[in-house]
Amino acid sequence: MITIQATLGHRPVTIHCPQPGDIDPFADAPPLDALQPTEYGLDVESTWMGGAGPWSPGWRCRTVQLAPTDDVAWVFRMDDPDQRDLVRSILTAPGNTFASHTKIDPHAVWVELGADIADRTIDTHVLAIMAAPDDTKGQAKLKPVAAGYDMPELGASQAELEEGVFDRLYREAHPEIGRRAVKAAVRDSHGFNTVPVTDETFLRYAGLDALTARRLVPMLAATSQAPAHVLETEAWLTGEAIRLERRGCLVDLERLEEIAAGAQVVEEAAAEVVREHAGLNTTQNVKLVQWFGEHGADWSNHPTTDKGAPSLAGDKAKLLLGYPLDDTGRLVAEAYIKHAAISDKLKRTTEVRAAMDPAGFVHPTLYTVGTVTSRMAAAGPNMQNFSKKDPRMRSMFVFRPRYAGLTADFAQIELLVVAALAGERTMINTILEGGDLHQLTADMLDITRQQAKTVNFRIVYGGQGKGLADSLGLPEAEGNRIVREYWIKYPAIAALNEAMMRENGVRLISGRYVPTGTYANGGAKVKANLNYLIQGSAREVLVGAWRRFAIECRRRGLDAQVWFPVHDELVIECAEGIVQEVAALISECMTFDFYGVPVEADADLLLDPEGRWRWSTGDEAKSWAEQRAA
DNA sequence: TGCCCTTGCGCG
DNA sequence: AAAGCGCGCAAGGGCA
Repeated sequence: MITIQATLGHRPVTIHCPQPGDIDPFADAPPLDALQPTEYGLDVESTWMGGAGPWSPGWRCRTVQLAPTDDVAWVFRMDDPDQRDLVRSILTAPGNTFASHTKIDPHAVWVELGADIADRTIDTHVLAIMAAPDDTKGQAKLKPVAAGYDMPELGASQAELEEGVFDRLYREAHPEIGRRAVKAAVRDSHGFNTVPVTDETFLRYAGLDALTARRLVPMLAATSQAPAHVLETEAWLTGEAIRLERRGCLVDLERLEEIAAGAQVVEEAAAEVVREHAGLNTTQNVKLVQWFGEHGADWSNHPTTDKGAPSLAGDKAKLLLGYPLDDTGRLVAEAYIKHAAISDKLKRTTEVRAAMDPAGFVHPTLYTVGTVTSRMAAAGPNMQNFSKKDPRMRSMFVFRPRYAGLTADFAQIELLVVAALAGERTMINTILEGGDLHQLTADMLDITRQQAKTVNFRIVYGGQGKGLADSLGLPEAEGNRIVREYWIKYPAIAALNEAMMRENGVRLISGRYVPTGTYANGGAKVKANLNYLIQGSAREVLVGAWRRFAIECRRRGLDAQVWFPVHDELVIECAEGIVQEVAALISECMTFDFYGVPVEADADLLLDPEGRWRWSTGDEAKSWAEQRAA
């Protein structure tokens, strides 16, 4: 047994590190009683993870750390069968809960030990965001949070491990690098793969991590002003996210390679032309725009990027051909257009291939509180920003054998949310009569329906009027009139906006308070309150529907679960035989009264014309259904 | 060479 | 098509 004395939060702690032979499976009293319900801090150390995380080939979990109290941690070696058995019995005992700062830990113990703790995991990362909602960018990471709660030793021990031990290990293994700098990722991957599991710096860091997670739970819960039911809902959502990530998304590798190969051929030809004639890579966007400008491109009426530069993304590259380009310019433009059409395919297929596990699944992360507004975010790959323009992109994912897929999305959820929360009678009456909100705005402001759509979206997303005239191609005075008129015709929304602008944050429908940022609007700093309220509340509406669906599936014993959420849409995977029942159920769960406004959603079966269940958009699913009927 | 920031682009 | 808000990812480019 290696025993390490350390401090955390300036208090002494003890870290027990049993060695093979130290844990006696026949002992009367094991060092930890699995059946005594305990709130553990949990952390694992593993070999460096490839693109598929714990599902990467060759990945190994080296240690599992458990902190049963605020002052004692155990670091268990997974190369010792007796320690594995003890840890497994603790993890699987129903009364135990586990606080950890990343969903990698529950995944790791699932892959390594087959222990399912999804429903008993307390995610301190989520708690940290609840405690400091405006700090989603970086500050919610474990080390800064620990430092903020007076536990600086964790960050210090990590630095000692990586910059000391790992650096030395790398230099010993690669004497040829001399005194050259070592890239942090290379150094750390080598370190985590090779550090002896008896190294005291490693063991101290490992133990402190589990202790920190355990101590943070009451601290963060106390700091958080979130109502208890919000914390309860988020804890449930954490469990759902763990199961969702664990199941993963199955890739149709044949389809992926087909898309990638086609794109590769186009890219190589295009890149050669661009390099030969412009001396640039196809990825050098900024410089290419400048180059096209020097070869006759006329940007005066060209769509722009967020920063105001001419944009050449996707179809917008085609506009180049309408400009008085010289011969070289035209040649490069034609090549660049081909590149623009396939660059996304190349990027995404490469990303998916790298994230795939040996069984063909990717395991994207779902950040359940991923943004300041609490909207969810995703990564590895980001399933929430797959192209819709080419339906083949989404359809590189298929549902598991004997499973069906379907997708259900809310119709116009943001507009409904703002109408309901403001209590805007004309809008609500129009909705109740089955009318069209864009046409209503058009009639009230004496503009076209297309223009009204633009105006409605500007309000929903917090637009202030600047640029409206430009975007509609109208004189500035007319743009100003429309904006003024909008607030007069929709007095309830105007009143809500006014009231909110006086606050420094917004209270979402759950009661959760979100501090508000500001954004620049021509020089002026404008609060994004209304946008935050709508975006955050729409997220809560989706989570509510998700939860009703999960509860009802459990009650009826249906093998169905959310495959991935996409902001206003739930993609569902279910056993093939029950797809009709599940389609009816998800529609039912997403159809309800929201403060006097009817919210609804339709479900579309994701069955392609060949009879294969694969991901796509609702529109594509509808076209598939027609093709199958024909 | 490695690190950090900015830019551009996909989605809702 | 984008305006406007919210993200993740890849690449470029400046700086040490």
